Formats: sequence, C-alpha cells, structure tokens
Amino acid sequence: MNNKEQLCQYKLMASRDTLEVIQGKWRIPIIISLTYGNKRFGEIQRDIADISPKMLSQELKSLEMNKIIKRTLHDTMPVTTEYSLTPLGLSMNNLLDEMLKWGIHFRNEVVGKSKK
Amino acid sequence: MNNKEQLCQYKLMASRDTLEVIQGKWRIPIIISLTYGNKRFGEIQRDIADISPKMLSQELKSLEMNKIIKRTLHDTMPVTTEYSLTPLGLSMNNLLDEMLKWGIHFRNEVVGKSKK
DNA sequence: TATACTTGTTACCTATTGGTAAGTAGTTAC
DNA sequence: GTAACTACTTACCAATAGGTAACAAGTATA
Repeated sequence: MNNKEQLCQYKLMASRDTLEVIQGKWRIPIIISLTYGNKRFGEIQRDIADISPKMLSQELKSLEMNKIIKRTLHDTMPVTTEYSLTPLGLSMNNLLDEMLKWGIHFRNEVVGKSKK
Repeated sequence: MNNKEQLCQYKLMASRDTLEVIQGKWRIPIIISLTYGNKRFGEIQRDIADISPKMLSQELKSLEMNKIIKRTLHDTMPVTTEYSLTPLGLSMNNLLDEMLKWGIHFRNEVVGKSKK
C-alpha cells in the first residue's frame, strides 16, 4: 500500500467516526438549534417543527451519551430541563458551518437550476 | 419571529439539504475515495473493504443523480467504467476536510479517553 | 470446456429509523 | 374538579437501509 492509499484509508476511518455521531435525520438539526442558546425540550421541539417527542427524546439521549450535549435539571415548578452544548459540541462549529455553506451552494447549483 | 430565530430556521433548512445528499453509511466514503483520483467500480470496492456490490451500485446511482459524480464508459475489453467527481462533488472539499478533522478530534476526546 | 475477470442485478431477509397516538406524573390556574 | 402546562415514555406500525448470496453477460485465458 503506497502513501496515497494509506492517507485515503486514514481519511475513510476518521470520516466514519464523524458519520456515526451525526447519522440520522435529527441530530444535526438539534445541534444547530442549541448553537442559538441553551434550550428546553419544548423549545427545541418548536424550533424543529416536524420532530416528534419520541425522536427528540431518543436523539437527545444519544447526543448526551456521545458528550455532545449536556442535560441540566432545574428545581423549578414545574420541573424544567435545560439542554446545552458541551465543549465537544461547540467544537462542531466549523463542521456545521461547512454543511450550511454547501447546502446553500447545492441548492443554487442543482435544485435552483432544474426544479425551479 | 425575531432575527435570531429566522437565522436559526434558515440554517436548519440549509443543513437539511446537505444531509439529504450525504445521508447513509456509504456516500461520504465513496466521495472520499474519489477525491484520490478517478476510479473503477472494483477499485472503489477495494478502497471501502466492507461495502457490498449492491450498496456500491445503489449509492453510485444516487450520487450521479445528485450530480456529485460522473460515470464514464470506456470501450475496452472487457468494458470498464470510470467514476469521477463533478465540480459540485469537488466543491465538497471543505466539508469533507471538516468532517475528517472533527472525526480525529472526537476520537481523541471521547473514544481515546474512555475506551482505551 | 472450464475458470476468471469485468460491472453490475436480483431476490430475500433483518435491523434500524422514524411516525402516530395515547398515556403518565407533577404542578398550577380557573 | 378539571383543564393545561411541563417533559417525557410506551406500544404499535410502516418504511427505509443495509446485508447475504446467487446470478448474469461478455471476453479472455488455460
């Protein structure tokens, strides 16, 4: 295996790690929602209009397990929970930015030219 | 809806466009493989050791439909096909770089500290 | 004739993802 | 007492993603 092939294999491995964490329809949207401030369960649900409480609960747990977000309980009446990004979650900032930029570029190039 | 909320909604929309294109276990690895030069079916299969011909064929078609890659037939014996990135595919370069960087960061932070 | 190499396709099955709807528990306002 | 708000959980179902294995067509080689 030459240098080029080794580098390719290395990149394939690293990208798989990232993919495992962000895989699915909802995790990236949830993280984006939290970049705009700490939020409660209901607030995230309002940001992402079409997510069900089941999926939100499930994906929040998986993000918490991967240490991307933190869950804080507040002793208010009624009890409120607050979700926030951890330093690891905040470190996704550049990645999120590039996803966003490319999404806009893609819309202009493909969706914009063919469909509308 | 205030400015901050509007910006959040806009980013949610753009990221969903990107997610639709890269969703799944195999598309990002296939694109990465092609950043290391145009390749034939069998060569990609060798790069990504655990992909089945069924999935490779299926995902190549979907990437071609989204104009990320181009398929070229060569009149050789036996027939060979060559897959290459389009300009749109090449424009994912920064996004791939950030996925890669974050994957390494994540491995150091979480996988490295807990599992090993 | 038989084997192998090219690039795939097809059928079948399972596992994961996601959706819908209803329920739960505690507190507060009417 | 009853409705509403908080943050979920549970049961059930459907659709999609992905895996395995076999097959296919055309050419070349032994």
